[in-house]
Amino acid sequence: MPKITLPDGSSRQYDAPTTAAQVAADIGPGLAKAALGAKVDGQLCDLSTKLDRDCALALITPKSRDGQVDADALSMLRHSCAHIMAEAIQTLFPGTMLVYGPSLESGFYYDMAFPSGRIPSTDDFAAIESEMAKIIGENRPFTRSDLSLDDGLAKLNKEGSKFKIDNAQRAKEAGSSTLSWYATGTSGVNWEDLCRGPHVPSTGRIGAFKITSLASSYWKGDETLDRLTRVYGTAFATKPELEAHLKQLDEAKKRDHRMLGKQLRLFHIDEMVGQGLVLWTPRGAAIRQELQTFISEALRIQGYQQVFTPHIGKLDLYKTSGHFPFYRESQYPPIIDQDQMSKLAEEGCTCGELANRLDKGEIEGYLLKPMNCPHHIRIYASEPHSYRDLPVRLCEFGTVYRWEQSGEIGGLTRVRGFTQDDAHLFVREDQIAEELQGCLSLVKLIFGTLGMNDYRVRVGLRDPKSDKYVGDSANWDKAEEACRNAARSLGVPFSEEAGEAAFYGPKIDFIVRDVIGRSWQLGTVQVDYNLPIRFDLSYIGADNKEHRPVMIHRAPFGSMERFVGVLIEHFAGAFPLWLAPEQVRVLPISEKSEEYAQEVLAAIRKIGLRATIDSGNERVQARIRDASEAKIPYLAVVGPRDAQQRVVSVRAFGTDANLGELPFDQFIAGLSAEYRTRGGESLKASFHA
RNA sequence: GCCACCGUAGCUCAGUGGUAGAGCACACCCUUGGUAAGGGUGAGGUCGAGGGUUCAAUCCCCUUCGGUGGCUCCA
Repeated sequence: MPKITLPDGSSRQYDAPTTAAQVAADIGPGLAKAALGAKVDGQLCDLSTKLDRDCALALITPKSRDGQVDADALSMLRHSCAHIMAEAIQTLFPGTMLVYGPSLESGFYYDMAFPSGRIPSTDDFAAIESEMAKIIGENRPFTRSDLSLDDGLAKLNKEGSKFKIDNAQRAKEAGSSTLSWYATGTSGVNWEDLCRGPHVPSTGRIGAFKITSLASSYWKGDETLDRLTRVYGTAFATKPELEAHLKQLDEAKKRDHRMLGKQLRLFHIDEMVGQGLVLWTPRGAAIRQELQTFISEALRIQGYQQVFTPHIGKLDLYKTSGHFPFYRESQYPPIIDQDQMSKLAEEGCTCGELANRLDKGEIEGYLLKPMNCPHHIRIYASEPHSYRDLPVRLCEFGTVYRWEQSGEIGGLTRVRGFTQDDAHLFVREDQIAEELQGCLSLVKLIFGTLGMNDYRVRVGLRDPKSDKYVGDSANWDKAEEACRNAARSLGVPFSEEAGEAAFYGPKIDFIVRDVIGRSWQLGTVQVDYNLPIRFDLSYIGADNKEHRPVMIHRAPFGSMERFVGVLIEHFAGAFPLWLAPEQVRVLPISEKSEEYAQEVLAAIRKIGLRATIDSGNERVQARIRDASEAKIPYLAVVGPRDAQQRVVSVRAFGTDANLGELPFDQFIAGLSAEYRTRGGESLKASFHA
């Protein structure tokens, strides 16, 4: 006699076992029609799920009562759509083996293997979509059937798909006592797929869908296993929602830093120079320079000392640090001097031998530096230190080079040469907590000043199952605890993730998303007991004995390249005054005002702003439009009237009309204040007074 | 590195087995115009590179370089 409790607290008593669908129908025909699934005691399941005992039931509809899209409904819809796509592809591509087809935050995919070698291409999307439309048009029910583990496995073994057998094995290991199949239609008649569900009631419930892209993947994400084809798609309850989604993607594309970087001439990546090697053009360089100045001011306040170090170092240095052995696959190969090179050539040394002898240290070589820490460590080690001197905080905008995989490189976010706003703090153990606070405050300062609130914090810990970490576990425990405590003090939610530590220590990472939804690590703070040991660093303590310092590695921006890339997207290319590559543009109405315009320009430049004049042979309207497309914060329009009254007409980016006129001196003072305070004060405020 | 797709003027993109077009940008001329495109004229491309098929290749095939979306990796 199940008693069904609904989300509003009311309950319904049934004399016999019933289903979620039946309850929905009893509540009302509207709900019955809208319901896609159900949550029974918090567990998402089919509408057809049998309810034979007391439970809490929530019916899942595409939109909740407040009109919000229901994430569970969308997820069910998409997973069901993945099945429909799989059926369509198996129909069109006989022999296709299915692997795994989950829903995603913005769609779904299905991993498949094509033993025949005939793999669908983007040209096949239309055919697949029309096959899917057919299945949806037939509005066939999703029908679940359960088999015992043994029977189920026997069925799968007969079918012979190692992928599905593996899925079943994993279900078994996860404690499942049965295996379930979902048919689109009638079990045993229509197409079916091993799946734990749940699904929407019928294929017709997919309101709108689209196959979006094709990619390859590895079985279980392991590159040594089968290579699979992954077909991506998305689905919504209604067409307008799909269209809105596609439009949103389109809008996001316009913020893409690669697009804006080209349009606004912020940087250039040249195939003649090399993949992933960024050329900072004047406009982008201005942004980067402003960021560096900004953080440098904060660093001086915190007692950092600036250093400069070369771009290469001896191989031995990086063997000692561990970088060369740990990351040899992702480094530019060592540089060997001419004499050694010719000697090796005479000996007939092969590439294989060369690599071997480099490893063994028989050949001297230099490495393009993959990290700044070894150089900073050698600066620390170059003189004795007293406990009174600590912490020693050495900072440098240090450029490093890494041989990233070619397929991973793109824009500014993943490159082969980049500059870290790096620093290494050599501290006593009792100073760790306080110094970590200082590091985190820098990251907060940056995010706060730039208005970037959409980030997450990850504490990267070692993976207990891996042996890639150096040092003893007691120190690791201390370092991890220090990171955890520091992260807690941030007052922001954070996740602890095993396996995300660096090989020498745990870290706190700040992660943001780009317009396409990809996550990127920006700022990072790392606690390291191990490099000081590897380099035998010391300081003299109050007891007149040698002690081991602890290192903190930190880069609040992370990589200047990546940070600027993300920043371009954050501001959609419309930078605030202090960061804008071109801060003010002066527009003389005509040649008659040229002289006054030049005077205005000179005054703006004199207070240190980046300004230009556009005396082009165009009407003001056209020049305003050009400036607007270049996203220049302020325009100073000057004509004979302004010259006579010694005022400027001000126009700001993002406002439709001109703000009005300001006396020359007030304009200059307002600009200067907004610039110096990095937006704390605004020239625009002058117009509200 | 792997899979798929893409590469035509500075940029965005049409196009075709018979060696190419548009818009914007650029140059020059006219226009001296008060807040998101004034008008005209012109210049600009060995169709990413190399090889092959063909009487003929920008177009078809192979290789290579570069880009995009994923996968894997990321100190």
